[in-house]
Amino acid sequence: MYYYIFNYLLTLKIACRMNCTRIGLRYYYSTSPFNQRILLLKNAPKVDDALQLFDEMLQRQPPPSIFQFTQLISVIVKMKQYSTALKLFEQMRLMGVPVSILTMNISINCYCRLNQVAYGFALLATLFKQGYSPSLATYSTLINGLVLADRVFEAVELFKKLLRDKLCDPDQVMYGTVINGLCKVGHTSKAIQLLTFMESGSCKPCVEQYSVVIDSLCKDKMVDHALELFAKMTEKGVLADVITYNSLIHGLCNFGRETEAANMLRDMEEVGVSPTVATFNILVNSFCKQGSVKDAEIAVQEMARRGLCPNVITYSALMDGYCLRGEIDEAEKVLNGMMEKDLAPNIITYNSLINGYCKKKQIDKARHLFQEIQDKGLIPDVITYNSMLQGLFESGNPAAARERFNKMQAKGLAPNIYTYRILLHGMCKNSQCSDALALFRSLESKELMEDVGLYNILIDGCNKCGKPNLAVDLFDKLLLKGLKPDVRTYTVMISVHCQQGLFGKAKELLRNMEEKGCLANSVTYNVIVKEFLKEKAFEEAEILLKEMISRGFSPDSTTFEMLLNQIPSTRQDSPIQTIIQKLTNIK
DNA sequence: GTAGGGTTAG
Repeated sequence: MYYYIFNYLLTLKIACRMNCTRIGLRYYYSTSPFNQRILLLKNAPKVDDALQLFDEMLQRQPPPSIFQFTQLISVIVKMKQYSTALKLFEQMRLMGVPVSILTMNISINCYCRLNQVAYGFALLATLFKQGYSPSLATYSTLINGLVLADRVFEAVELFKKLLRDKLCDPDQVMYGTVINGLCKVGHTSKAIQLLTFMESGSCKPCVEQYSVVIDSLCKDKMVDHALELFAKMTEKGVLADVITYNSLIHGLCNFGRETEAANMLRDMEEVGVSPTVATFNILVNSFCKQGSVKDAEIAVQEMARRGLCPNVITYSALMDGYCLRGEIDEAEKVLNGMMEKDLAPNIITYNSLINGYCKKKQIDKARHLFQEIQDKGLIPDVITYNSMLQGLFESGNPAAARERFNKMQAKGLAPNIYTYRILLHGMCKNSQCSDALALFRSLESKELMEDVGLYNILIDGCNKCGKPNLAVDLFDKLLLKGLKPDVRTYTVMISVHCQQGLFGKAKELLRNMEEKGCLANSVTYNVIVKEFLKEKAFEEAEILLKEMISRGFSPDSTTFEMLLNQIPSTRQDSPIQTIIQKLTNIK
């Protein structure tokens, strides 16, 4: 203890004598007893340990340098404990540890991450009052805060103002922040303009800025443009890093271009960029989504072979893959496997399983798990509730579903569009279409009221509940609102007309929809053919059947059965018999 | 060698 104090005083003395605080600080820093522990925390962050260390540092006399406090709090920020970090700054302030522009910037960042960008700007004002001048990082942090709060327009305005008033000279980070904001709201072309602007100026874009745009292009389904930009940056001598490659691999996988994704993986390794756990997770997830969990398992083995540890994302993707195939036992095995490895499943992990149980109508297991995860301290989110609602409806318990929906709202969880789709669909299916309509009318959110999917559910529901007039009303309302009916809407309406015996209207709608650029699909044809068969309007059915087959659609199993059973044997020579013959041979 | 921006799961 005395040794350290003595050492500290000595270094200060040396520093003063040399009139160079930097050397003093550096010496103190390297011999500090806290230094080692901060370093340890940086490598293996633990909140409790960090807080303990902070207390010790705060009590130490003389207090450690602001440098070390900042380092420690940065560790806490990296752990996303923003509120904690802010509290620690407050404690430091109360103890009289001086603040700096650095601590201010970190505080502003914490407020921004907590979605309290207004407090960030308040701190900026304080900063001015105390005579500090904001740094480039201060402004970048605030711009990013606006982006995080989905206020990209204001972020861009702030950026423009900084340029216009020459308040700062933007660096790569600031450009990157703005480019990221533009991409986030889908203005990728504006982001590309800014990137081009950078290329022509003195602050050249680096891999970070290119990666943001490449990722955004991939998400905009413009993978080829992304590949072009990737080629361009390489030409300019900017080397792609693992994030660039991950974005491209993700983009290729999303559009079924797995072979190219595999080539990309090979390429990156050839140029010395090592794939990470994230790279493999992208592949694992892609395989799982397509239903080939076997390939996903091979990818997991491959990552393990390279010494990369599968994480909670890897296992959750695998579980989801198995659940999608209905292989819940396998999903349970994966869950047990990850827990044996001391990996904590999160709400997304459990959502896969709950959804799996619900889809398999094992509602009791789903209910049990729903309770169990809450006992473990996990909080069900809107997706958990959506799965439960669907499961409850499908297991024939609409009352329990309604109750669960009420509970969800009481907990302050906002239902999303899927919640309402599930709810209205479930209610209609249980002959509660009046209730469903009442609920729909009570919706206040404009966004929800303009969801064609909800209209489809209600129109279909009213029709099946024997209220075709209400279905027609809804369709008119939808058109009146200027919403665009999709193929499902038209298909349901065709079915509505047929059931009312208005076959002329049904056929007219079939032509109408195509004129409006909405192509009929296999379901549309099956619906209308079945209705004609029900009415024994064989000639009409025949014409449509030929039309659908010529367009590459085929009758579904019920249509096929109706054809077999209903076509009178007297019409052996009819084209429809030939079709049946052909189809029977295929089957 | 302390602060600000980019990739992965339902």
